[in-house]
Amino acid sequence: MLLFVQVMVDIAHSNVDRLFTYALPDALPVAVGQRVLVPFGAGNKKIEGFVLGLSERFEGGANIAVKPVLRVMEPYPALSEEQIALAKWIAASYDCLLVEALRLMIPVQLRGGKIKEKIERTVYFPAEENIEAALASLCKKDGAPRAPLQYEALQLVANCKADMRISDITAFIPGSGPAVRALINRGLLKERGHEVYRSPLRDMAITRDAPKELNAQQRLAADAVGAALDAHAGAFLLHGVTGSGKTEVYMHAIAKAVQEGGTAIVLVPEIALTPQAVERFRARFGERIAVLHSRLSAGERYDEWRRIRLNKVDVVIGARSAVFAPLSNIRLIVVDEEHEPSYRSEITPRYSAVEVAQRRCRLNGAVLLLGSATPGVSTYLKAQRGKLTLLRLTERVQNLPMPKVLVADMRAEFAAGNTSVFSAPLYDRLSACFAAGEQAILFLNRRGYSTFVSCRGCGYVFTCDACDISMTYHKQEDALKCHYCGSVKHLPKVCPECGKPYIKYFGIGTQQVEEQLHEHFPSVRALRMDMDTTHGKNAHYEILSAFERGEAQALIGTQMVAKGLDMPNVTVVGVIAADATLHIPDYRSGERTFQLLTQVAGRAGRAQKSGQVVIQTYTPEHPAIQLAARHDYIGFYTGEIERRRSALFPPYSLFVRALFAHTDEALLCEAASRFAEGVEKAVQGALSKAGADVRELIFCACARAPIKRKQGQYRYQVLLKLARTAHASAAMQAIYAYTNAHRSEYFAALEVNPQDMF
DNA sequence: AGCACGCCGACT
DNA sequence: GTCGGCGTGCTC
Repeated sequence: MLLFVQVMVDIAHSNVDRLFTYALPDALPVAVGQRVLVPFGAGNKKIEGFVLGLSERFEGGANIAVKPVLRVMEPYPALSEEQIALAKWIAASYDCLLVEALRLMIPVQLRGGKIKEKIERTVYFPAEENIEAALASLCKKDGAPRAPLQYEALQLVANCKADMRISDITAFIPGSGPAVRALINRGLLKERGHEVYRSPLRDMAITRDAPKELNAQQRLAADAVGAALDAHAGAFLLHGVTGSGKTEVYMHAIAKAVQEGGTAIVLVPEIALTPQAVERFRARFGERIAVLHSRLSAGERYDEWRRIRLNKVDVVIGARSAVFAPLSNIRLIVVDEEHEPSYRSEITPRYSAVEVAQRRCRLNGAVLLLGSATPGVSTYLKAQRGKLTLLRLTERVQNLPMPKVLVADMRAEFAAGNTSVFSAPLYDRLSACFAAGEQAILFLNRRGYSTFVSCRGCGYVFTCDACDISMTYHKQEDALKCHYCGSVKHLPKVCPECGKPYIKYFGIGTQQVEEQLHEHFPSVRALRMDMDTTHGKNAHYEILSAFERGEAQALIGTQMVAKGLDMPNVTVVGVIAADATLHIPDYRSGERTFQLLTQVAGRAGRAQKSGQVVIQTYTPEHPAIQLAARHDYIGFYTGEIERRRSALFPPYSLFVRALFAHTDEALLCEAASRFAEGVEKAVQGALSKAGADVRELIFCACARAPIKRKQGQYRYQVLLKLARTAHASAAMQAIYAYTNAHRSEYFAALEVNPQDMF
C-alpha cells in the first residue's frame, strides 16, 4: 500500500530544490512522473510539483507534519522515468537546479494548468437511421421540402458518412446554421464533441513520397546504422559533402527504427526547420510525425507535446529542445548539421543538445547519428578516436560536380584601384548570371559586435602576441585590445608589415552591398535578408519563397542565407568578405569560417546547371579559405586540430567563464577579482587533492568583459583555462562548488566553453 | 520563491 | 504604548 510520494516542487530556487514527502489520500492513484498539486510552506500555498518517488513509509522524523497531496494535475505522467533520469544527469552536468532540468521536458503551457484542450463540436447522421425516411419527414405531402435548408443540410451530412463541423456545413450551404440547430433539436442529426489536436501540419497538403534508391555510399552508411539499431547501441558521425544526400540516409534509418516499433527524434538547426524540410519528412512518414520549434503557437506546442506523450507519434522533428520530446521507446536520434552553434542553449540550463542526445541514446539503448558536411573538429576527433563510428559520403547525388570556387584577392583589387565591394571576377560572373536569367546569392557575414583592424594594402591583421587571437579596436581608448587576456596594443598609423598607411577597421553592411549592386546592375531586382528585414514571424520564409519564385534575381543576406537552401536556379554565390568571420576574436573563428564558406558554397549548382562560387578576401592564403575553396575538410581538420593541440585550445582544454555584472563598477571589479583569487585557490586545491599538477589550471584571469557595459550594467569576467585531463571534472566540480557558495548580487553567469565571449 | 517570525524606529 | 521596517530562516 503506497502512502507517501516524494515531490519536487515547481519552484526554481536552490533552497527548495529537493524532495518533500507528501501523504497520498486514500485511493488516489499516482505514478512516478505525474504532476500533483500540493500545499507548500507556512501559508499552504498551492504549488505544482513533480512526483519523483513513491514510498510506503516516511522516515523524516516526528517533528515534520506531512501534508496531503491535493490532486493530480494530469491523468497521465508528464514525465517518463527515463526523462527524470535525463533531467538528473542535466542538473549534475550543467550545474542547474533539478526543477530547471525537469521543466525542459514539459511545455510551459502545462504549468499553471491554464491551457484548455480544444473541443470541436461536430454533427453526424446516426448510421442506424434511414436516410430516405429522415429526408421524407422533412417534406410536404407533394414531396417538396418543407424546409429546404434543413433538407439540403441533412442530405449533405448523411451522404458524408462521417462527422462534419458546423462551420463546414455553413461553408457549403450559406445561412444553414439555424437549420442545423433545428435538425439537432428534431433528433435527425446528433451532435458530439471531439478533442482536436492543434497541429502545425494540419493545413499542409498531404503528398506521398516513397523511399529513394540509395547510391553505394549511402547504402553502406544506412546498413551500418541499421546494424547498430539491431544491436541497440552505436554512435555515428555521417560526414557527407554538401548535396551528398545525408537526409536520405537519415530517412532510411528512421524508417527501420519505426518499422520495428520504435521511435526517432530528428534535430535540425532552428533556421533550417523550414516548412519544406518538414514536408519532406511528412511526405515520407505521414501523420505520425510531430514538429517542435520556437514559432509554434501555445496551443500547437501543447498539443504536439501531448500527441507525442500519448504515443500518437513515431517521429519528432525539431530544433534544440526537441531532444527532450516525451517519446517512449526511442531507437534513434539524428542530429543534422551537428556543428551548428544553435544546439547549445544560451540560457540556463546551458545544455548542448548534442551531448544530451548522446546521453539519451545511452539511456534508451538507442543509436546516435550525427551528420554534417563540416563536422566540428572536436566531433571529428571523437570519430578518429573511435568514440564515434565514421561514415563517409564523398560524392554528391546524381554525380553532380562540386561547385567551382574561386578566391578573389581583394588586396590585388584594391591595388588595381577597385574600391567597390565587388571584385572583378565576381562582377563578371554576376553579369553573366543575370544575363542568362539565373539567380545569385550574395553572402555577407557581419556577425559580432567587434571590429578587427587590418591593412587594406597587405591584409595584415593585428593579433595578440600571447593568445593568437585578433585584437579588437576600442574607439574610446583608441587602442587595440585582446578579448581573452586583456592586453593592449597601440594602433600605429602605418602597417607594421608593409609600412603602408592603409590601416582600416572592417565593416560592410548589407545595405551597402544592395546599393552598389543597384549601381552596377540597375535592372536587377534584389532581396535583402538580414536582421532589419526579417522582423516578422514568417519574414524569413516569405523572402526565401519570393526568391525561389524568381521575383528577384539576387538575394543579399547574412548567416540566414547560408543554411540548407536548395534552389536550382542559383548558379552564382558570392562571399563579399570572408575575412569578417575569420578575424572574430575567438579561437574557433577559423573553424567557423571554414564551415560557413563550405555551407555557402554548397548552395550553388544544386541542379544540372553548374555552380560558380567567388570568395572575396584580404587573406587568400588563409587555410580556412584555401581549404574551403578546395572542398578539403580533412585537410582543414588536420591543420586545425594540430593548432588546437599545440596551443591547448578546446578540445584539448576547457574554457570556463564566470560573468559578473553590476551598476557600480568599482564594487564589481572588486567582487570579480575576489572571485578570481578564490576560485583559483579552490581549483588548485582540488587539483592537488586529486594528485594532479596545479598547472593543469593553465590560467585564471579577471578582466573587463569585451562588452564592458550592457543594459546599464558594467561587466567583468573571470576566465579560466583548464587542461583536459582525467582531473578536469574534479576541477569543474570545484568551480561549481565555489561559484554556488559565493553567489552574490554581482554574479551573472557561469559558462563552459561559451559560444562567444562577448 | 514566498511567507512568517522577530526585533528596532517614528507615529497616535 | 503600537504599527511597520525588511533581515533570517524554513518549507514535507
